[in-house]
Amino acid sequence: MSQNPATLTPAGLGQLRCLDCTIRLRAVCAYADLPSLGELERIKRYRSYASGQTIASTGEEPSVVGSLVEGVAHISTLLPDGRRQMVGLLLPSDFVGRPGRSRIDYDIVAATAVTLCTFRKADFERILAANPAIERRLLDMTLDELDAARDWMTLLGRKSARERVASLVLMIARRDAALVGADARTGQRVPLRLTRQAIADYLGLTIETVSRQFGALARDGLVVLGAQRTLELRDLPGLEAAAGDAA
Amino acid sequence: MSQNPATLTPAGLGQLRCLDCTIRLRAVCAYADLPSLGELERIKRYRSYASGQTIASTGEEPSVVGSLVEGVAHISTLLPDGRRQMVGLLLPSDFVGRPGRSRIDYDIVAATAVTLCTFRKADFERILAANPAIERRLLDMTLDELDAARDWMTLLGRKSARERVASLVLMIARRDAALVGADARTGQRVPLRLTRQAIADYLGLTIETVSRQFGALARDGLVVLGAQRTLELRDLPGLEAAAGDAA
DNA sequence: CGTCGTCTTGATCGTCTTCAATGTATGTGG
DNA sequence: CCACATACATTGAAGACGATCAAGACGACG
Repeated sequence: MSQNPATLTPAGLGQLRCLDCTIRLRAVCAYADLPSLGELERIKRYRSYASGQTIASTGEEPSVVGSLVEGVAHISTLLPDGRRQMVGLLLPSDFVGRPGRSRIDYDIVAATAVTLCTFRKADFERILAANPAIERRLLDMTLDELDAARDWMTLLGRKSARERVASLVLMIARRDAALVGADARTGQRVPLRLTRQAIADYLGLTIETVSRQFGALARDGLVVLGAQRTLELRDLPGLEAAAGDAA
Repeated sequence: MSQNPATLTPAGLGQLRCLDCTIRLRAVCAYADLPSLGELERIKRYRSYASGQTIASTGEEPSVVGSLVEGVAHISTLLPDGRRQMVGLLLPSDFVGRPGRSRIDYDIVAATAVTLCTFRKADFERILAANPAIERRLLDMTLDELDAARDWMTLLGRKSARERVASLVLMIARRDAALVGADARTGQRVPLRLTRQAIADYLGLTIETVSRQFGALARDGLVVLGAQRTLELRDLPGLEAAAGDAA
């Protein structure tokens, strides 16, 4: 995808069968039948990226596409004077790359160690054309991403700094809870997994403002800040009110 | 789509054949072959909306989807306290509605007189499943919308009021020029077609700030403001610099 | 000619940024 | 094991930018 070296067939995943894959039911291959899954299996190739490594960057014409299997990556755009805005968060099962378009106009950077399950773009497009079920899954995923992008636009265009930080905390808390089939709850411990700079770039704020708003939420008893970029929810209804989208 | 009354088969379009349709080559039906186009033709139904009329609103479960044939419509979200953010602009050939999902979480409002070419959602989904070419077109259109949404996130998260207004003027000027196969140019007359309130909701600003920024761009000789929400480009390179995405 | 909706202009205020310093965790080599 | 370096985070003070509040101007339309 980028010209940077990416480790191929990382330890532990080299032989992973698609049917055993942790993201099998949520990734772009979720609706694939056994024959097309077999075809994907034949041509897939795992690639690993270290935290901070660039997966793809603006202006490139990536020759591979794929699914994020492990880790977290950021999609961001950069204005010429250095201002950066994150425009997407890639989590396991998310699709990376864009079939039918060559050049990309944003940067994709690994935020943690990342493993991708990749395909050569041309191969994948051929399979896509022959398997409407896979194409349909990609359409559904893209529509979900569009909804998420629009929610984020409302946050960026209309919410105060406090509302933005509260919204982000809730989003991460809910996503983490959903992974174990639960709802967010008071007392929940939430690993943010993002640096202050990443949070600021995501929320359209500065790191100082983000830091102050975390302080304010803690002072108001809505959260307790912990070490290593974690926090604990102390007042879920209060946090929801602070996020600004409850009535 | 909404419960509001929409005029059916408006004058002039009642008998329009798909092959004569002005948006035939850009809409969701662009890749459709003749048999499936015939099927769409049989089940399509034109609906008209007056300027200001709601086409669909938050929480509804629209039973129809379709293509915008004529006019302009806004997609916006509303926070409980009344703050509004526009998250999309629908122009002729754009697709309205979302296959595979029932409830929608934003409002769609006609900004001018609007004509939609609609299909019952269930019918359209059946055709979609049987015609990968149509599904592929919808995927491409959705990917384009996602790119546009991400560009807009950068504007909302990181650009100053002046940059936002300059960016919007350029976007509209370029889109208008592209309709006649040209590039934007100094001297071009640009009809904005949006009220100050719509512009403010689109840019995440207030109407006063929008007004002041238009005044400032005019004072700096970048544009000349005209009547009826039009303006004229006076210094295209200057405007591009003011928009903030040039190097 | 008066009314309504839209737009502009002015004065003031609050929020967030900017600039600067300090604090805290983690790791490195002596 | 500790001084030191580095990256990340917090805190403070000042200022800028856009929001808010408040008039007034303009244009369309009865």
